[in-house]
Amino acid sequence: MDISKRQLQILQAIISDFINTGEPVGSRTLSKKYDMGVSPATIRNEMSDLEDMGYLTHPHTSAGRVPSDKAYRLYVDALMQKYDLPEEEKRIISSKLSDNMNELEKTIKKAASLLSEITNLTSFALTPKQDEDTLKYINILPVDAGSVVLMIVGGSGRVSNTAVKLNIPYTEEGLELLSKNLTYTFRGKTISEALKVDIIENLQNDMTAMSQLERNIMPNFLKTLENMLDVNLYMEGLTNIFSIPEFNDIDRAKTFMQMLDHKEYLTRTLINRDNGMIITIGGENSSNILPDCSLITATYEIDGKLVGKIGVIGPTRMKYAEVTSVIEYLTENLNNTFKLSGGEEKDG
Amino acid sequence: MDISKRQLQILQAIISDFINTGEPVGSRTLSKKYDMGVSPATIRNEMSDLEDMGYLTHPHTSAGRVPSDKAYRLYVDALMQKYDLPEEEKRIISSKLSDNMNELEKTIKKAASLLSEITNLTSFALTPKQDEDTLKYINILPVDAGSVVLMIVGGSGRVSNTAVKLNIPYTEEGLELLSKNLTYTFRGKTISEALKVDIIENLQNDMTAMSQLERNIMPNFLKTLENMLDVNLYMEGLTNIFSIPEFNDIDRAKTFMQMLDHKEYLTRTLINRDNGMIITIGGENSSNILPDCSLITATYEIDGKLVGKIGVIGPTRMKYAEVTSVIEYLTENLNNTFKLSGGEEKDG
DNA sequence: AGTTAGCACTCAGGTGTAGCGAGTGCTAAT
DNA sequence: ATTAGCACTCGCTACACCTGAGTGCTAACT
Repeated sequence: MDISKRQLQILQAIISDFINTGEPVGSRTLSKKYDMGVSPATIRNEMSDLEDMGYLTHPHTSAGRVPSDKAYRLYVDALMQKYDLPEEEKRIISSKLSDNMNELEKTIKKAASLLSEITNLTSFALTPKQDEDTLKYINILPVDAGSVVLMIVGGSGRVSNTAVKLNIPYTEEGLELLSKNLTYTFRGKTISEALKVDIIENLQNDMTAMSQLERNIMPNFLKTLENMLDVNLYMEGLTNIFSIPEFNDIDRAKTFMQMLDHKEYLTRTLINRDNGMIITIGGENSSNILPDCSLITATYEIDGKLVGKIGVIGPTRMKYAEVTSVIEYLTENLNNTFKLSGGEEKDG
Repeated sequence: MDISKRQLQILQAIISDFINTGEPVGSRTLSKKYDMGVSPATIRNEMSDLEDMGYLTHPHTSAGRVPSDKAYRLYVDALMQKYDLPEEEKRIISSKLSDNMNELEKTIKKAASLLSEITNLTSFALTPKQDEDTLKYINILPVDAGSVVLMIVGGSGRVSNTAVKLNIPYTEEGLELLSKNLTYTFRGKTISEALKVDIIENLQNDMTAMSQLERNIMPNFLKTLENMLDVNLYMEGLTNIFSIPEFNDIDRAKTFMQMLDHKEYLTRTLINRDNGMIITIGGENSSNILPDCSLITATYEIDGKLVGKIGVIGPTRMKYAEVTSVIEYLTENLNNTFKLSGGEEKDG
């Protein structure tokens, strides 16, 4: 029971009409609007077949047809035509992102905000997982009699720091020595490696072998390292959901918002997704994601190594072609931005 | 036309009943529930007077009475009884906050999240305005051939850093020298002072007087300083609004959310509010804040100097007594936490 | 055999009406 | 000054009805 060419054409029309209007599509509208050379009755027959095949559904007897998840999947995989980003949007993306090349987090945040502005959907961005980042410097600086600042600089230029309260006296030289020792020990190791080493060393060295200063600092060093592992989730355009008619219902809007409120859960979901452009539609998502929602994520790179995620979440009825194009262009730009900041450009 | 004692009593009853139920309060319910020794008819007469005085309103003829902004103001200023925080909540606040005394931003974020959990309202916290913070260290560390990290440590232990891409060769010694020079020049100055000095120096020194390295670093130094001035706004419990019946209406929820989406505007509003516990009710707020919403803010201190804001936003019908108590206890705890991290405890 | 016109049928959503109940305001009695 | 009684108001809910968009089926057409 293969899908015929005309059926494909009809399905295509239904999907794009529904994506645009959000109303179930009827046979008469279809034959009028899309001029497909056959009568509504014929279309009805074909639609009935498409429904049997699982591509369409019926909210109720006397309503038009609505595409199913399966239809969207087909659309995304085969039917969808590439959407050309308007030059205007391209310009905005490139210029706004290169504005402040230096601040990793700020750039990523801005990318998310651009994405939601352009697509009118809720967007998010995950800062890169840093466990493959290496350690470059460990630095301890005095602040006042009772406290110092401990900071760790990564090979990617990222910095993590903690203010530490010390109950013991210390000298500036002592701090400097400890800094140098730590740097010597950990330079070049990845964060995950450093975390392991640290624990082992702590077990081998008994307490007396460590200076009092070291004993006070080491737990904080661990903590700072762990902080460096943290990924951050930025979300933008939360209220965009309200402008989508299907969600103009207090309960659905509520559920949507509450889902987004569970940031930890969302973060985990995003981290676990494959790399590259991934589209999951409706029921394909884990059950905790709202039904009738699609999730599109893509990956960006920093120096071709550390990877973060960026994407959107919205109703299954979304402009897939447009959205994927925007995300693609955006991640390209992010990759370039972050490549430049690491050294010279490679290609002319 | 002064308010009588009995009228006050009735008003008090209406306000607290309405705060609890959210339903307009009728005369019969009132006389039954609050046992005030007079008949509904009498209460009706008094209510009518209270309405004339502007303390009550009528959604429509055959509905009970609802307190006006003026009534809430009176309630907050005079009628409200102090609410004693349950020991359980006190315990949670103290222990959760002291968990991680070191990370300023994290602590503040956690405070906001606690506040929204306890009050079931939307809460926010503003990190302190840092313009009175002084500079302690300026540090420039090499990352790789093309880039360095510039960081500034403040007297409060706060750190701001930027990754800088350099197109010129440099030596580790050169960076160290520049770091020491900058530290020498700026140590002890406040951020605002440093920003001024920097501009002046730049004008005096002509370009040739500065090393090439310096010329590349200085703009980023300025930028990093400016970053240090940034205040951050954290919000928690956004979806709490949905559990309030009055906002169980798509339009109101939408407006509320959209107001909170304008973070810059909200930040400005909060910064401009006076210090201490400030309650603004309904129309007392600037018109951009949703009508029928009250805003409660309080101030916390770091070492008695840098001040940040924390508070809640919710419907005019909120449990003022409870909420203010929670905020009070919370800010006390924040103050203590931040006092400790700066040195020894002062009182036994 | 595929396509189309025609027609009966379905059903969501809007409109109109009636009844209920909570609450008020007024008046007259206490 | 307070209270009981009563007529009146008005939002809310339920119910019936109507309309219009859309389907599915059948019979006629090409």
